[in-house]
Amino acid sequence: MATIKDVAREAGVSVATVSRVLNDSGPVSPETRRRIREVATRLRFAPNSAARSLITARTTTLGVLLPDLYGEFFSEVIRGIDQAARRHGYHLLVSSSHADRAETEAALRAMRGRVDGLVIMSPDLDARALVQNLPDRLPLVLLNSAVQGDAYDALTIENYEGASAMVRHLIALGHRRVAMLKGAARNQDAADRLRGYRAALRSAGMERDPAWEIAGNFTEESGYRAVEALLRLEPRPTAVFAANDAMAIGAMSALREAAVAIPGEMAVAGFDDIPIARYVSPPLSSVRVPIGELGERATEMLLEAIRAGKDRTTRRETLATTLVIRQSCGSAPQQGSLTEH
Amino acid sequence: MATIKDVAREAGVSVATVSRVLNDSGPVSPETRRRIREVATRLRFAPNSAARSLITARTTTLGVLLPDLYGEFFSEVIRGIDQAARRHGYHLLVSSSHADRAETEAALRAMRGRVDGLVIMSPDLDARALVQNLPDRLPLVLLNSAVQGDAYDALTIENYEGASAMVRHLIALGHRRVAMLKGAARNQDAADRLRGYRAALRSAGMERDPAWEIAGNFTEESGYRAVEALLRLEPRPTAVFAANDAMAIGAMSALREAAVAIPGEMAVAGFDDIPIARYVSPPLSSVRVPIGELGERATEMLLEAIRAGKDRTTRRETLATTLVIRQSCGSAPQQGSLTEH
DNA sequence: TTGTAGGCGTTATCAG
DNA sequence: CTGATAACGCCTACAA
Repeated sequence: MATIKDVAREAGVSVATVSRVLNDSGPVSPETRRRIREVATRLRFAPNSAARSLITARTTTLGVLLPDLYGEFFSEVIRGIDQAARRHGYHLLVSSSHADRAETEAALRAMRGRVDGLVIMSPDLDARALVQNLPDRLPLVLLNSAVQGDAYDALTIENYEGASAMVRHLIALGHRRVAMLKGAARNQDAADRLRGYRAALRSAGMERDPAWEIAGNFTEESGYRAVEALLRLEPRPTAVFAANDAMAIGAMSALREAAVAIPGEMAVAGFDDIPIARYVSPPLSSVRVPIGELGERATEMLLEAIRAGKDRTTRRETLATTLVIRQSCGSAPQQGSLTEH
Repeated sequence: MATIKDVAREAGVSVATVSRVLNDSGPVSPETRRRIREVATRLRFAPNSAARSLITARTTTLGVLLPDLYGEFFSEVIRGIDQAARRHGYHLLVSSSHADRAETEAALRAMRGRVDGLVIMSPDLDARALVQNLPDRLPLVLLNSAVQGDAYDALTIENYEGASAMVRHLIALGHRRVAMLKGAARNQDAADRLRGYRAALRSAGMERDPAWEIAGNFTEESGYRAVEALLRLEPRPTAVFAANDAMAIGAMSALREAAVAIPGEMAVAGFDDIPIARYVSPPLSSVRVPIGELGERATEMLLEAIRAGKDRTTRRETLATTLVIRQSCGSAPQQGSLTEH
């Protein structure tokens, strides 16, 4: 690998001049500049990033810390982060599938000094504990995380609003007994969606029954298994809202096996609007989440924070969700933004 | 951030001794060792990775280059890579969603010097062109990539075998007209699965009709749209094999809308066996691919190559696929490994 | 406009 | 067993 010295020698100048050309810092005569550029490309020179970040104290790398995510959600969020980062010339140091807090903290420590900032998604625990393990004032953005106070930048989606809009829609269709398949325990998204469900029932003057809130953990299988409990309820609910699409699809599978007509005997709705939702049978009504945008926006926020440096007030943003109505809940197909509901 | 000097001063020793303790290199008296350890943790010392890799010429980071992948496949492969890398104390520099060759090459250049090795998945083009852009002898493993010769380590899956086994299964069920939804053009996986399809027809003494090979690009939507062409065929095929599950699910959706009974009037089979396959209606027969394992094994191969250094013969491995038979192709549910067919 | 030289935080090679 | 000290490759005052 050619170093800056090789380029300097070959071009007959000092390393300082080469550095100036490569970084556009300081004045260099056009002719010298041209010559250095020529030599640099000929030698396929690429600055050693370790040496550079040793002196600049910057890495042009962003850290991404993700929990054990599956499927579309994971891939879309990474895609969004990746695109925004690349747009700004940043690399991505990714550490994913952290099951518990110890793992997350270990990963966090391992990233010390290797990144200029962090996007952290930690839906399962209070983010404050996490952040203890970080160097002084590393910029970071919390994604869909349980966080109190406003000590950190945070980006979330309209979990509460989306869930309650969907449940209100079911109620408007005439359903009086609406069950819910809950997401993973101690998960912030799951908790917010549950709150939305409860609020919708309450505001419709309907009482809620704890038995209607069935445990789940965001997997297809948990949705499948939840149907057993659902069908045991007396009187049986006529609609079920799942905290995500994977569970909704699992539940639809079990309902079909139990010969329960969808939406005739049981309306079904999900959350996320993963790409496959429109292709299942019947097509699944869902709450659309702009997943890729979530990643992109988080990255933009992080880069702003990095640029701004220490003195900058923390930001808190929320991304809108959208109701997508298909056949699984019994209405005619239509789409509408949340604000219409 | 505390540096090694701070630790040395505080512990009353030289930086050399601190370094020895931290890296277990060279002898240090137990007492000194203890004291240094104590000071290091008290000061929350973490070695500066830039400085370290500047002198060691190692980064303990692996680069991962991925194309525009979606959904389960992407998340599972990353999960596998991540877990293997973490197990060995390596970080992951990820660059994904590269649409074309120019983007991939740019990403490749950007990683120069930042990684000790690369896992590259580049199903769309001959990997040789890619590798031109790399420093001399950077270790790398090609994942499911189009590669000729054996200049590089490569890991693939049994695309050909899996596809032909599934088509043979359909033929064994009595189907005489089996169509195929093809994957993206110029994609290596797609090409191999198509070869498998053709070989199965041939070995059954069945002629193949180019019209039965319908274009697709691995998305649900392309599967959905392909059904139009499928149903126009005269005589109509009684079975269709899709090059992946996403297309199979899209096709099933369109077939349902066209009131074509599955599997009665049209048997359907896919490839990948994504988690949702068993929950669609009817449950989808598919060729299971050990996606996570693919990532893990690739990473292990890469780490071996890194450890071995220059002089090491290239390896070429193939991961087995498995036939998973569910209701969508009309047989009673059962499972069997490829070798049984 | 250009060059010299110091230093970023480690590791590694010598002496002691 | 321990301590100086020279790299590693680059950036950046400061001089010229």
